[in-house]
Amino acid sequence: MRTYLEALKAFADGNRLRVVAALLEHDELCVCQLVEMLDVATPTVSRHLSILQKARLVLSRKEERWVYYRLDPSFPQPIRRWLEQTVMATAEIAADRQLLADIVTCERAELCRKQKMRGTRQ
Amino acid sequence: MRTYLEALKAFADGNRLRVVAALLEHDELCVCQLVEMLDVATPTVSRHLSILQKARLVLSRKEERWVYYRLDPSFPQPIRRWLEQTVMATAEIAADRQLLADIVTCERAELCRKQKMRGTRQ
DNA sequence: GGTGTATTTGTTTATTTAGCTAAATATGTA
DNA sequence: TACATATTTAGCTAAATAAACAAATACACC
Repeated sequence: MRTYLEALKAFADGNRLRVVAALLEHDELCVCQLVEMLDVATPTVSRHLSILQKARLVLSRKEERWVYYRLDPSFPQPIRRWLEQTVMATAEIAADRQLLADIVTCERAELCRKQKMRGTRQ
Repeated sequence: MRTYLEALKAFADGNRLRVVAALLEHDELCVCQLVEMLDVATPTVSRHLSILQKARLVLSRKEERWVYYRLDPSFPQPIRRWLEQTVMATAEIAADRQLLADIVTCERAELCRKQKMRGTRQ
């Protein structure tokens, strides 16, 4: 049961749910893109991602300086269906969808630079 | 999103998951039967049930001195399917299944009396 | 209406968790 | 090799949550 409970706990957070929702519509996203979408500190996002990864819901891949996350192939199909029928249709996820549409057009390097600025209080 | 997140949070606890699993196999169970199964204090079980009810996963019905809980008809079907494929097949739930087989043969009044005794340290 | 019983609702305490900043670990470039 | 960049890990604080006990409510039965 531990495994399944771990997955349910991983889902039981608004920001992690937003990450999963984003990855349902984008094959892969790097940490800085998710930081931009969630608008919380990079270490916080990294921690959320590691929780999702430990629960085998996402997996990561390194390329150059970036780490890209995607849904794990073992992502539970019934839950995916439920998310598509429910969470994906909410206003919050619609807003993220808009944000991501812009974010994915930016250069990653550009995003990271902006985030660094934000860290030093603009 | 709040509604769906509330449901996911309701699932993200071992004891609540055991209650849901029990109700997948028993049309309805009263609080004292669930107390017996979980082996935690009555108020704790009552609180877990109210969390599940607020999340619209279970509903309750009063009859005589007892309150019976059952799955809410709006219980999400995909999640039900996932539970059946995963959680229901675990050792912990198998153990609960055994316990419940005995528990449901007891008179409710008998169960409650035993639990009261336990409260006063036997 | 009073008594006893089953459940719920305060209240407190201990544990868990999300968030931050700062430091550490790769990774790429000069 | 040294420096810069992206992400992760460590350490801390504040908020959320599970658990217990005690008190209150809801419901029979007399």
